[in-house]
Amino acid sequence: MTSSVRVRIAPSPSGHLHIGTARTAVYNWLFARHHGGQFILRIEDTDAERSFPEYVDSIQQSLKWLGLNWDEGPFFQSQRGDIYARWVARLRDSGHAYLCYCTPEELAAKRESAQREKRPMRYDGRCRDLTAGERARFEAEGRRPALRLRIPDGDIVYKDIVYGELTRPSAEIEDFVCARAEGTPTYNFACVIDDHEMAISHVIRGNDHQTNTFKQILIYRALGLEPPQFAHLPLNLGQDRRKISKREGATSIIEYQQMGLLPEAMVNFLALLGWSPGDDREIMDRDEMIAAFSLDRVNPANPVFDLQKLEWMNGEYIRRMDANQLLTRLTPLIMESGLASRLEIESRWSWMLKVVESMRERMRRLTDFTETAAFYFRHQIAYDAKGARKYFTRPGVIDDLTALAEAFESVTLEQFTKERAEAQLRDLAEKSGRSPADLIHPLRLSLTGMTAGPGLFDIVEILGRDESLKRIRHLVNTLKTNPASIIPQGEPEKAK
RNA sequence: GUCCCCAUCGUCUAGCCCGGUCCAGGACACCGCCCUUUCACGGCGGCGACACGAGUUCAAAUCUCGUUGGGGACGCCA
Repeated sequence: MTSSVRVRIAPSPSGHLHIGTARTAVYNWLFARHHGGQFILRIEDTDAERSFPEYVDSIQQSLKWLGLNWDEGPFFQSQRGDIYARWVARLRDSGHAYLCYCTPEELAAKRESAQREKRPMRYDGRCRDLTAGERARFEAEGRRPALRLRIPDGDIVYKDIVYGELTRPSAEIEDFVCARAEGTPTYNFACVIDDHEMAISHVIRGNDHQTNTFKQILIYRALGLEPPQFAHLPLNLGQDRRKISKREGATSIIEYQQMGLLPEAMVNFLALLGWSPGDDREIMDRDEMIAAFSLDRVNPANPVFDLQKLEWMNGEYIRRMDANQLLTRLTPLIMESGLASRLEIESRWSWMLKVVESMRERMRRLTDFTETAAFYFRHQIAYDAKGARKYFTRPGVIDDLTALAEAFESVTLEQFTKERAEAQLRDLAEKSGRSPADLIHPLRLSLTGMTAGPGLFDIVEILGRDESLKRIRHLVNTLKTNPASIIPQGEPEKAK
């Protein structure tokens, strides 16, 4: 399909891919894919002081992780100096800009006094109409001029796809710098040139750029170029309704990746943060989102980022995922946590699938698996203290567990299933006049060390007859010889 | 401080452009019940919002103005 839609994401490599930039990328990507257009990656690394190659890498990796594949780029602004130089010259000769010899120090002083007097600081236009003689004198002083745009009179109006008609009187805009004294372009200028050169049709970016847009439109006009369409996105806020910041935790995409979130869930969640398909759909796959996406359904109000909802959505994705696929995703995590090696995982794949199946409904993050399924892999069980006091202190519990172990042992390996184990346990409970729960709880604790987790008989079957027996007998033995080591002494803590 | 933008449940939102069908719908979270060996999942139910004030109109969440609140921008940074 051919389309003239061309959009871009233009991160600056001063940090990892920020959650806000990621959302902007999602919207751009969705828009491009919906229209069969191109999605372009441009790295805005003109500020050498704050740009680092490792972030260039990290940003690309995060974008790939999210599945936001780009069609062109990455282009680096730092490598486009010639292009900018040509356009700077063109602007200088256009008559729409002038040389300004004010030094940064002079401007800083003015800015300071303006601030002190609580006046708005705007460039005063001192160099607007310099005579040739005055220019010569400044040059003789060794001053190097910056290039400022001469702001024309009249209101600047454009139609934003999200916000509608936006107006700004030109009196509100100062004669801003387009090229520095060294000849390099400032952000607004480089941005316009790149968007033009790359034939960008729609600039979709954060609302923090809204005032830049007026300036950029002026640059397009000064250069005699046709501006693209603009769509500003509301900025997402943190829980405190402030700009999302480090203090509330994760601001970069890799942090969410490390938290055990799935890229599909992340993209889905980000897309819904400020946009809705117009109906009640929430869990949407990529194709659905692409088909439904439209910029004029973007809500102009700033949304608050809600981690709980993201985690819920992640859980939904985990539940819907194919077990093999889920295990594949879990494999690196399992290896990292030392629960099992790749070889161990792959050689017991079908057993691993059972473990995963027993866990999936209980997971919201992938990391929940390594945290709560560890008992499947470790032979040494640490018993939950409260649980131990509650379930291991009942008179007769030792005899019950011993009897259960004997019952399990009497079954052949082939016949040792969860149904069989359950029948045995219930049978035993009935014979000894106890409720099944009286046996179930201590058994769970003896096998897993925990009071919560997967269905008990699933656990028994997955662990297998011998491992289950081993764990029960180990517990019984400890209870007989050294109960104090697992049952906390003293007054029980007050129930909350 | 100046300018710009925004304003529906705690949160994400539908509805707003084209007033009546909205004593405002869905989702997350929270609470209760059911299922159940625990935790989850699932099911059912509950709590919960049109920021405020004027105006227009037979009728306003929907249109207008103001107030308040929130956000953003005010660099030879991007």
